[in-house]
Amino acid sequence: MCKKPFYITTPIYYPSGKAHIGHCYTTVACDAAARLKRMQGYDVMFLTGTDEHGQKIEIKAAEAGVSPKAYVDEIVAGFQEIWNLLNISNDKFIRTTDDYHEEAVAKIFKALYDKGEIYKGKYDGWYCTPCESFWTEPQLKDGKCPDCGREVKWAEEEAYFFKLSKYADKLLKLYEDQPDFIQPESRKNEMISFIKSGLTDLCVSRTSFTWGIQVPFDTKHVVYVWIDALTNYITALGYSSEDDTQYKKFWPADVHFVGKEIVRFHTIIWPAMLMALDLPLPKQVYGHGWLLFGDGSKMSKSKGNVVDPQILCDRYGVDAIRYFLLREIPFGSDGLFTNEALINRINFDLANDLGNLLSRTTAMVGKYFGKTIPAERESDSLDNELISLATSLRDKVQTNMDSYQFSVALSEIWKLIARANKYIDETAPWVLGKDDSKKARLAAVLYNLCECLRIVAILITPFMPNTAPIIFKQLGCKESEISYENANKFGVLSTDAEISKGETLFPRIDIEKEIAELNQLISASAPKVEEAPAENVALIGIDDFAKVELKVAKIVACEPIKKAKKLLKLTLHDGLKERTVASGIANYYKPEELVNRNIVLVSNLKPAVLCGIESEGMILAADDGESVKVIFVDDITPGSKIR
RNA sequence: CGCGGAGUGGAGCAGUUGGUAGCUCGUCGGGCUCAUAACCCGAAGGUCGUUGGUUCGAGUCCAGCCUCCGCAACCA
Repeated sequence: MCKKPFYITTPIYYPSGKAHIGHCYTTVACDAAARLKRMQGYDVMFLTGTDEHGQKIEIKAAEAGVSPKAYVDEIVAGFQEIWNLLNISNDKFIRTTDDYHEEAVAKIFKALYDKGEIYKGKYDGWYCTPCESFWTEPQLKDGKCPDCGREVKWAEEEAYFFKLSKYADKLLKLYEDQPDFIQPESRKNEMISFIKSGLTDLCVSRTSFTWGIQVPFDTKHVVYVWIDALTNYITALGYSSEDDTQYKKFWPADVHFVGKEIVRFHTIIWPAMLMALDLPLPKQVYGHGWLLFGDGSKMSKSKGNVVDPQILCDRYGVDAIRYFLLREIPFGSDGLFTNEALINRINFDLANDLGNLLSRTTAMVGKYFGKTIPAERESDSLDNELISLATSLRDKVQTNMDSYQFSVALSEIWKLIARANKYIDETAPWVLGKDDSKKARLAAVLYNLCECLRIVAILITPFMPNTAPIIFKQLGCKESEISYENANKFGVLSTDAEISKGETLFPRIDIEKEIAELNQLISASAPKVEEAPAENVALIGIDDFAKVELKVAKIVACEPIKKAKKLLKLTLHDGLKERTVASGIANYYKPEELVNRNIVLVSNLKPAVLCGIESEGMILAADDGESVKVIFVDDITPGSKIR
């Protein structure tokens, strides 16, 4: 029998730092989807990998004093360890530094050039030499570099461009013809409006760094990220290589899972490139939401939460983390990650509902019947609701998984778990157990519970691949009884199944104690803000200090700057003349609080333009990261020197 | 008017094509004792940000306003 192919991908991650919980989120979601498809009998190709070229890595490697390849090798190894830990079942791992990929990219680049889809052009704009950056006219601030405020000059740099602009209409038509191409729906509208606001041709080569794949016919250029990274989805399958059987089998991809920040690349640039190559387009791009943290910040600097995947898995177990990621947040939207929510999910859903259901069921079998449930069973109308819920569950899960609604699929499963717990109350097996004439009824009740658990365990397998086998073992399931085909059938478990109460699936966590311990972990691992500067800051001589001219100045006027959230525009009198200074204290002071106060002014600072305001100097304030206090020196004449 | 998201019982969220406002946790009361002090039942608690409009009827459609949050632009 020829199995139907199913191809699913994560983005290839940029290894400029360790794998974080956000990477885990996408990857675990893909994994659950891939595992379910395998259970359903598909021939699955699940791809993940790393995008290893680019200037940022070149710089990071240089800072670390190693070659770029050595730098990424180490980080990529870390990624692979985490995937191992998380039980990720990817069929292939692609690195953009793999030789087959580099060869294919060079070929693709050349092919696009030969077809006239890529042309050599000039990348021009206003160039700031110190910043090594190009700026467009509107980006300039008063005709100067928006980064450093220095002069810019008109400069041109040779570069290759992909004719993206000509695909605008085709892309819009694609979205129309394939309404499911971009998911969720809201992101499609964003893309449509982005295209309608005008596409420009895409710069696909760079000469400003060398850590990349050389343009084969013009070796001072390297291929920029677009063609290098996006093509991984086909090069991983052997596209353009001698053996492209996998490409022929799996392409086009059924779905690309991506974070919402890169939906644009996958729904505009990637399909346009494929169109240019006359290749089939992926069937769907799913842009999932972000994990946000307690303070609403994205990723990285999480405050008050332990988010290191390694630590989380060590403390709570891999399956608990997988469950939480997929259960807590609807896949398309952003959601909050907090340790408290995680622990609550573990306690309520996993320990109390599922774990305890298994525990009480197997314990009762042992107590009333020993190892096996008698074959003689007496059914009751009470059973009907439970059984119909159990047998219809598989299709509900499948329906929701078809649209990648992991959290809904899981909550459907948990409805059966809750119903089973209620069923125990309704049937009160402990009462039946006291009456010998009710043995057959008791057998039916316990058997029905075991069947529910068997079905639940099958269906949670894609989400919690470690947990399901433990349940099967306690229920004494045979291999044939745990198949996906048997997940919508009741009465599958054989009468000779040996049932035994085993290890606790998910121990309850003492939340207060645990949060306290986590907080200790956080404060232990947090970099010491106070110490670091003292060690790192170089000593300076008095003459260095003398270069800074500090004066007392009086704030004569103060107003907010429109379009600037953090800035206040201050008009100062420094004893000689008035000057304007912009200061990033709008979140801490109201203008009226500042007028007529004396502050410390750095008066010989080079002027800069901020949000259209020319700022001539800066004022001193203390900043502990939480709040900011301006240094006031009220009882002294403006213009006084500070030293 | 830079782009985008969001404002629903104490907390976190669902609410598809407009028709009696739901879920999880928390709180209070009750039940049970097989089980991981778990499980089951019940109750309290919401003018669905605000104003106006469409409609027999709007959390759900339209317009304006307010607030919050990301991104972008600046914390000189």
